Amino acid sequence: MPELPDVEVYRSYLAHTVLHKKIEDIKINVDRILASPKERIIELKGNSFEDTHRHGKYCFLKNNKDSFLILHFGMTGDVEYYQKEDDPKNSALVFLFSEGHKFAFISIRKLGKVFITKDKQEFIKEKELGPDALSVAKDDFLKIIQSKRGMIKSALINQKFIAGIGNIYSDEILFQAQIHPTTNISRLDEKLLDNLYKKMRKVLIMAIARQAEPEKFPQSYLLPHRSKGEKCPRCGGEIAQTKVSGRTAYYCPKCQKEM
DNA sequence: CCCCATGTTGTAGG
DNA sequence: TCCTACAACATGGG
Repeated sequence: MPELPDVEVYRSYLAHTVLHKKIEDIKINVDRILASPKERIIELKGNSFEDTHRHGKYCFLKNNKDSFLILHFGMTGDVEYYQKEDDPKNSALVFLFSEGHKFAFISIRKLGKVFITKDKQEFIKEKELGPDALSVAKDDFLKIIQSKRGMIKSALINQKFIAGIGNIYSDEILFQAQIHPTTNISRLDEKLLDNLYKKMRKVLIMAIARQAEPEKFPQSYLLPHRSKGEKCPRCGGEIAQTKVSGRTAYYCPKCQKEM
């Protein structure tokens, strides 16, 4: 479930588990997840991870040679730190530490990617990522959105504008801001965008606090009800769906009026 | 069997 | 140039 909140939960988990341990061996089970040459990964043997970062949906593991292993989860993914002999199902990449401790990068659909880079900023530039959704200042957020055209949901999930928001969380943010997903940006005045920024932060921060598990979210949020036939937790009306940028958008037609 | 799914990338068209 | 739609990638669930 890898949008910004999910990746932040993974990052925090890794920060508490894999740091400052010598990498004794590396198992590459699924070659297609490698976005950098295999040798670059193998070179990590003997090194240790020393720090973690996140930008949008990308998780960075800095090592003692000042380069970064970058994890991107695609549509499905997980990380697991464990000691048992058997690796978790769908382990694409496994790092082995001393005393049988291991760290697996899991990718069911194999759409995850692993990169190595010397320069984090250079990587962000190459990927053309916008500022991180939880780090961007309000003024910058407004400037970025106001310089775009088209539907607000499309802009929110475009990683080149703001990094970290995907299809699921854009629905929640727009529900909280009471903005219809297909609203044209030109129809949103400063007050609405200001509120959108606040709701974006509110949603992402709440989600991280609850381990990005929608079952743990307050019932007043959309995500626990984000499926066909469900009722809007605010007005009791039926949740509707439509297509935006090829993705399914869920919304409440009564609370999120078209503008 | 069918359709759908949290992401990214490339292509085609307006 | 910028935006939209769509297919492809691979796998699992309903």
